[in-house]
Amino acid sequence: MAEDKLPTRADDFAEWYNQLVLKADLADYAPVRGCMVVKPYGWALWENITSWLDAEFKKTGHVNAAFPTLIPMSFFEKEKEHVEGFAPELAVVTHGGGQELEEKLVVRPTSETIIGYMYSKWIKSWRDLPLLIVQWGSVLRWELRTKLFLRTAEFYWHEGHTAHASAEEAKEEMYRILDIYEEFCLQQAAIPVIKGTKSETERFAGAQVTTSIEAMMWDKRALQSGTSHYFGQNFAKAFEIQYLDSSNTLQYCETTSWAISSRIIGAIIMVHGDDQGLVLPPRLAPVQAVIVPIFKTPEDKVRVMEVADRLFKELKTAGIRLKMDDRDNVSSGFKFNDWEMRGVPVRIEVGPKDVEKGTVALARRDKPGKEGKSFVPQAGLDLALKGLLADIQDSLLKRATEYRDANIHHPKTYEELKQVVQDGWAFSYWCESRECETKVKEDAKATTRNIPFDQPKEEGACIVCGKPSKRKVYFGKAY
RNA sequence: CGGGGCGUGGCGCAGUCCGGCUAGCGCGCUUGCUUUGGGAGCAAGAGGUCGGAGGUUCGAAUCCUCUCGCCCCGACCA
Repeated sequence: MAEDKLPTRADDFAEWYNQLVLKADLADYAPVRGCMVVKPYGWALWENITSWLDAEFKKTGHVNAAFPTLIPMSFFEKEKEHVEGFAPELAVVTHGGGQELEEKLVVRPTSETIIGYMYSKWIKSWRDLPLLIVQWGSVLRWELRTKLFLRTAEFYWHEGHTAHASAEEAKEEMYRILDIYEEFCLQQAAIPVIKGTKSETERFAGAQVTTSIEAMMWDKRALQSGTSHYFGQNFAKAFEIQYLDSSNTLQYCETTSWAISSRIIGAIIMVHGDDQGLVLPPRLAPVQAVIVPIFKTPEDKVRVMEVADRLFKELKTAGIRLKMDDRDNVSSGFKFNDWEMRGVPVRIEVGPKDVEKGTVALARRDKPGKEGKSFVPQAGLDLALKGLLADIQDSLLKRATEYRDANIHHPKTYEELKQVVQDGWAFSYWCESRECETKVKEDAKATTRNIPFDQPKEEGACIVCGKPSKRKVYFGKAY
């Protein structure tokens, strides 16, 4: 519940975020270090995210399944890069039933290994392919520094794991999923993203190609908001995922995996939130509109509630996710601030004046104060509200896109690059060498975000070393 | 793991340096009345083994020793 004011984003962005998550009632700190409790309001938001994605995955031929939380330690040792990448952050179960276990069990940090093991049992023939399975659940990584939603020890996600007969098909899958992620961000979350390929150093442990969608937060830092990997035959060889092709030759599968996690909630907060609190895109908001009845006298109350109740029923019937705030122990002003903190896109005020005139006052969350307030007739409110919600959804994306584009720089020199990444992203030619990437990281504390698919036609010179370079990359500070 | 901060009712803190009697304050919570178009007012209540263990002392939130945990800033990660 909103008690007092947030720090402003400009004053202390990190603290603004921490307090907002608690005050918007999204999540709370759990008794175990680094773990969070996702509260009902936060989970409702997550459910809106997952239900859209789930439907898209199903449309593209994927099916859901569940694999165990515990994975034999030895599985992790089968793929060299994978174990190196994850070893530092594994939680390991050593005892069960009061006895020390013969083989230690890892609490899954991701499920490539156990799913690889199962796939090798299930896949025998080219007729078994492609195998397209998604698991919804949580994973555990022993993180050193945690922050609610953005980086917690346990987090929620889906992980898609697919096996294919050919490299082309597997790569197509990787790109298909990235497109779904992009569509989700643009249409549902109203967050503009850049699709591209990760550099060798930023790649997922065990992947041949890692692609990502990158979003810019309000503080201009980048957040990797989704990833899709192509493994080639790495995991197929480690787990012997093999099939007989139509000419009776034994072949290794080509596999992929991909994920969007509950971290995306952090992105929504940091892209759209303002100094009053959370701002949710209407398509994902658990509550799209809240009715606040206003009255002074008992007689007013009867008249106002009659109208408010009627409108509530009409709007519910029209399919709007709606809340009636008829609490009588807090003032209207408190309610306004409270719902703003929670990011509800539209507030509908119904007072004695509205009852007289047959109107309501609509206040849109994305535009504060008078600018966002309008008075509309009660008749046809469902259509007016739907129109307003659609408009809010569009303006959020437009605003975020303009903000991002205004903060992408095109430095001419290395000196300029070091400067611009302190408060924005740089889009520059890069020779794709590890040396130049490391140099930027050391000099400017910025990393390569991704090499976007969308590239200029001409070639250029690496911003760091000056060598001829085919592709441009985004540099920025990242979460 | 390095640096910094902090553990006292649900939350935020004071008290700790310099030990003293029933451990305070604000917010929130409960009940009642008045309120409600931008964070309401009054009144009466409930709620704390002062993070934990050991020690010093007639007496410890306060002093000593050990310990546990959390938050923030750096190196790795979705």
